[in-house]
Amino acid sequence: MAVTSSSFAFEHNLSCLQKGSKEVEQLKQIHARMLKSGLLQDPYAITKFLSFCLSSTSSSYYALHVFQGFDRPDTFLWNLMIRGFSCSDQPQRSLLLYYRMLCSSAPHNAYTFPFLLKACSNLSALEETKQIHAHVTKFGYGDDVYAVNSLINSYAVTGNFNLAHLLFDRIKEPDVVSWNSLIKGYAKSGNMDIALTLFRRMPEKKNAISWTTMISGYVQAGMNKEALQLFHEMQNSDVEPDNVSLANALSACAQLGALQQGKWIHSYVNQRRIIIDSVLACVLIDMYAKCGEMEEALAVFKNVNRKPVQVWTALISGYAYHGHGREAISKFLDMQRMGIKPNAITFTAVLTACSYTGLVEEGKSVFYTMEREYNLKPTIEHCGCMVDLLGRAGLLDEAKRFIQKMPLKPNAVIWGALLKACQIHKNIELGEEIGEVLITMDPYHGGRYVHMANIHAMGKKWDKAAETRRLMKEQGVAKVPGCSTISLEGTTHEFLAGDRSHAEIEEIRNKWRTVRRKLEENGYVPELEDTLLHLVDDEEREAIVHQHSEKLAITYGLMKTKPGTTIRIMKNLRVCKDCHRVTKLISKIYKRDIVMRDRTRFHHFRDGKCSCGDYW
DNA sequence: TTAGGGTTAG
Repeated sequence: MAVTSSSFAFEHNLSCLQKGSKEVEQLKQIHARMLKSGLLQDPYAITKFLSFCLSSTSSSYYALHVFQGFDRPDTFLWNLMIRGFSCSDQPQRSLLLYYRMLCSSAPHNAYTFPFLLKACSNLSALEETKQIHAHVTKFGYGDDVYAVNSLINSYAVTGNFNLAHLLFDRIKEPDVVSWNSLIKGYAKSGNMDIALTLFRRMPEKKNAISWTTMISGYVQAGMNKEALQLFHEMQNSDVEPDNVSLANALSACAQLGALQQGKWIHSYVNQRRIIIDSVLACVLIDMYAKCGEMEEALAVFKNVNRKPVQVWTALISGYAYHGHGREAISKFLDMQRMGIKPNAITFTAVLTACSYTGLVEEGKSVFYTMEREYNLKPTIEHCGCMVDLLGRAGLLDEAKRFIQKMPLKPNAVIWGALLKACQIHKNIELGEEIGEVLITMDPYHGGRYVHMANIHAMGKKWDKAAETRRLMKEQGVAKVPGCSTISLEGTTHEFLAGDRSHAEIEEIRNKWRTVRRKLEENGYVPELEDTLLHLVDDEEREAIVHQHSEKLAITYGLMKTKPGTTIRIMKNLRVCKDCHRVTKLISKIYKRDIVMRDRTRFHHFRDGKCSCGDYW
């Protein structure tokens, strides 16, 4: 086969090809040229071409189309296709290809099963795994370490631990992959205790994947402190963290708002000259954004070479929860100009940005482009954003009409968004109506009762408010206690509402009295309307208003940092209205920037104003 | 050939 010159030209064409909207068009042209020049007979060129197509979602169907054109594909090509789809968004294609392969003249080989089982584990498909298990035995691969480990993995990730252990126990000497597969199963299902026990027990030397499996398990279980602890332990071991380990550790930092540790990891990446691939870029951007550093997030974004849709989305999301609606929209337009197709998550991010900033018309137009220009069907999440957008802006009737007209059945999140809007805009009648619906839908969600009781209280219906509170107690649902944290010199100080456990609580309470006096001199009167304060006596009321966790944390920040230093607070719930007002005043009186990360977004306080424009 | 990774609403 004379392939030399045309083969090189072909490889050059592939390497120049830009991923994005025009990709399939360009691949078609290359394919046509291959056909003409006879390259389609060259196994090397075919492999290159198909692998390239399979590496991206938008062109994988084109690979299938080309593959179907072959008269008698050999085992290698079948395997290539099965592997290509196993990690795509359509792993069931791998199984379909396998069944077709069985009917063809090409025999499978030792490589076929691991690829196929990868597809099964991505599909979480138990029945298919069992079927393939039968084939593995039947065709004599029952002792092949790759096939067995892949089976352990598939059983473990589908939660069939008995079957996984059965295979695991039969292996004379399980290798590190066998252990990692088993541990991954427990980690994925949230059984971190069992995963840790196995992890500690494994006699095999742990590798980076073993560590990362545990760290990512903790992150996915929301146990971010444990994740970082294990990451530190990993650094003291003799295994170097790689880009995947670091990406997971960064996710933990993002969730915890642990800026110092996140920065440290970033400098580690730079020092070790670890390549910032698109995944690492995503988590770095997310970490900086969630730690309040949008400039840093933007710097990472600018420095990364390849920017797939996820990287743009990470940045746009960052702008969203910082309330930078215009910037979010501008990046959204930029990415489209670059030929990058937004995905469902991008749209959620842009709509959130519009909703947090009150960009009603822009949000509506983005919502309608979704289906019209990108053929993406709005999901319940997108509808939730729309209800939020309209509701926050006070367009309650329009929000209600939107819910009635939307093609999906409204869930608790949708009604919750409207309820919140009723509370903001003091629409008691509609609020009560929706509150009833929500409590029936979601009887064990504490927040529903709290909203409902607050709406009753707003209408001065004290009996009803008390009744809702009683109902909540009766159902045994507890309100999540408010908790704020402040990080000072690497130590995180945690405050709960009314908490007296802090070592310096007396000093903090004294300082708060001074702060409060200054606030009152500046016209501050506690705002009570959105809490149930009318139901309690004076002393309790005092305790509730003046011991909110964010007030304690800010007071501590004022005590412990030099004048002029920015105070950074994190809160697990939404910041309360009274605390928001107090924080604005403190930023002015004490000339401090205060950055507060609440459950859903950031508030940057400066000189008596908040970046959210009181729109939250 | 087998094991670990990404952005979202409330």
